[in-house]
Amino acid sequence: MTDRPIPPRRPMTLRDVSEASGVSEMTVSRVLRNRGDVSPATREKVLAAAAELGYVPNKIAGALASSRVNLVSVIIPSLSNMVFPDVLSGITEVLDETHLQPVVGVTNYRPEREEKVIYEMLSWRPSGVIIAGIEHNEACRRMLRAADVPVVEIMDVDGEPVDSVVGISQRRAGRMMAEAILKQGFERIGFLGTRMPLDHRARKRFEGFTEALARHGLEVADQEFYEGGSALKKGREMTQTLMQRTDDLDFLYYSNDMIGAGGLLWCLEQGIDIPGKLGLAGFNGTELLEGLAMKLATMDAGRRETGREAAKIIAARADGSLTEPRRIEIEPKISYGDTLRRYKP
Amino acid sequence: MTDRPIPPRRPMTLRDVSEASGVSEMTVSRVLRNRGDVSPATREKVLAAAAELGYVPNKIAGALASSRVNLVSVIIPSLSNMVFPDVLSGITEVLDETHLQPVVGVTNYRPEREEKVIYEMLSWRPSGVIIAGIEHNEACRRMLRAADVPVVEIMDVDGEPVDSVVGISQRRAGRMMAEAILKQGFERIGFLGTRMPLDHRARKRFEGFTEALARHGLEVADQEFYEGGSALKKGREMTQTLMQRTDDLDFLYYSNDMIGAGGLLWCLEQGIDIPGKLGLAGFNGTELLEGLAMKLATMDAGRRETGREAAKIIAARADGSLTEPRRIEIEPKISYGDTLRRYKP
DNA sequence: GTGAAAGCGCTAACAC
DNA sequence: GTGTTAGCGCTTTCAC
Repeated sequence: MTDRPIPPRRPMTLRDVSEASGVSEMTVSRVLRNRGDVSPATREKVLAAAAELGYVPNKIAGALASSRVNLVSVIIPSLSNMVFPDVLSGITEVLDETHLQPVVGVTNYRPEREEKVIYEMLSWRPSGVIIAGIEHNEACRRMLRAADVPVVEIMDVDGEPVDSVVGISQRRAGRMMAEAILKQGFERIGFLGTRMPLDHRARKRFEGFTEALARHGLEVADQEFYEGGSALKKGREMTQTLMQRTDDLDFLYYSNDMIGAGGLLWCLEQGIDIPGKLGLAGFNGTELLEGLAMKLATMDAGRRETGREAAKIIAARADGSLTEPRRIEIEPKISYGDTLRRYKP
Repeated sequence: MTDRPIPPRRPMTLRDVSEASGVSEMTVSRVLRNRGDVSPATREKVLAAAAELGYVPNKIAGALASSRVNLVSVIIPSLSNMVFPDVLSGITEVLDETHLQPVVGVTNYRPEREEKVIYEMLSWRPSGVIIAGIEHNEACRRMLRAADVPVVEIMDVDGEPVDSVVGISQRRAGRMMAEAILKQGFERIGFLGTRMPLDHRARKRFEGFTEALARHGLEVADQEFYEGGSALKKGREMTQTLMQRTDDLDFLYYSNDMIGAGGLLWCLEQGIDIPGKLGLAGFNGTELLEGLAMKLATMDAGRRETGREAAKIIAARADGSLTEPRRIEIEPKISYGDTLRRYKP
């Protein structure tokens, strides 16, 4: 055998499929994209050659040539929060029916990181942006506007959106829960939440909550904040702290279900009469709550629905069937569970 | 005022920045990428113009021209599993120190979906692929090999990797837990897990577990599987079912911490003596367990470390400092908690 | 139904 | 330090 020089390994291109099948590049491209009329015979030849080579088209080149990119940027603060995966499922469900696909970026609740993520995302010229929250710094807002892509801000409608917005009113959610608690006759109310100056949604909920209390001449009797660590454990610890410090509390409102569940577990272990002596409520409508001995009251923020509606807007903007910004306010739903209703309905 | 025709809104390009700053496109490109020497004066001019316009470079064009893409594809079965976000944090931690950035794809444990996700990902010509599991169909393996990118399969080392691999041996993890349980004198062992023929990791763990029992002349005394729904609730229900069906069980091994936690809650409510009369163990080393009244025994699969090591391999391959495939086996660590140790150490 | 030519917005390579 | 030229791998457009 003669030593034939091995050609340098070069990335595979349309041209390779073209040569392998004896069909022009243009027609190969048509087959691979299901565009235009191609005779069944050529079609087969092309597909066989492509499969044989294991060819995967280069979307970078395709996107540049067509200036069409099938990506939708989804920008969220965290993945470990339970909340955001649900929104993502909603988004995916809808986009799966289209040619669009989500790309996720995580900001860890840090504005400077959000700025960077938006910049990186936009540099890929996505077909749309879905971003959590309605509070963004000026640089972020300017980039989003200049990009000339459909933008949907989600999970909070209290403020001025860049473009479209889908979600609950966090302030209203806080108010609603306060009203429900007061209606059950509770009045010595403690609040437990995250120490997260940057979680605007939790903050607004708290504001709505205190505002509604104030309207009835009440205020939060005691409060406790945490950061980091196992939320379940923190809920447990904070509850103990609060109940020992202020022993006449008759209700505990938690800013999320996980700390609420921790608190509930602790209360049950202490043999506290719930909801007779002490009522409890969380926030989110987490699936986790199903598995506790007693069902914690909570409020479903319609996460999946939010994701679905946001994705629908992007899809409609992308195919041209929608041109105007939309505003969709989702209705939060209180779930009374076993820990909020003092009087039987 | 005269009616001046409004020019059609055209996507912004380097050229716009070039014109606005009076500097050549090439030099603008240099400034924006921090490449080569540019005088401070021109630099300033360019940056000012770019900021003013809100210009975001087009990475599609950049990637095509340079054949460099700073994306790393991360392909995982699910986001709602608690497990994968941890791996992702590990990956992000390491990639944040580089110019690389992760892009996540989710397969929902479905092979046909995995095939599609891989295809889509590869079509963007990423700098590397990190993919959960070592079982992939032939089409997937062929694509991954043909792509000529570094590939790291994670979370399971039992099998033939395409390229590099990082993770625990799931079989060994199952065996280790079996040994630990037997050493404590438990012998009537029940198993509770997901009915997921496609979760190869859970399956292998179970295989390793039964294999170790068999070596001691034992087998699983009873078992129960679930799918879908709230894992905490399912754990609770399955435990009840199992304990009622086979009332002499002295140990329950759960395939994940969430169902384990559900089971533990139920047992505690029933007043069962743990671990005197019944031992329990889960799997994953979930943070959640910190918040329970009793700490469930579990096994930490080193998720964050797995993510970190995988990302390090990709980064090293990308910058050329590594050329060979690597195999990194992570050591799983048993956490005895309060539910596995019958005899005080 | 198929092919040839031009060009998407950037960067590599080289000139000055 | 800065500019010019060619081309990355596709798709658009138009010709046949």
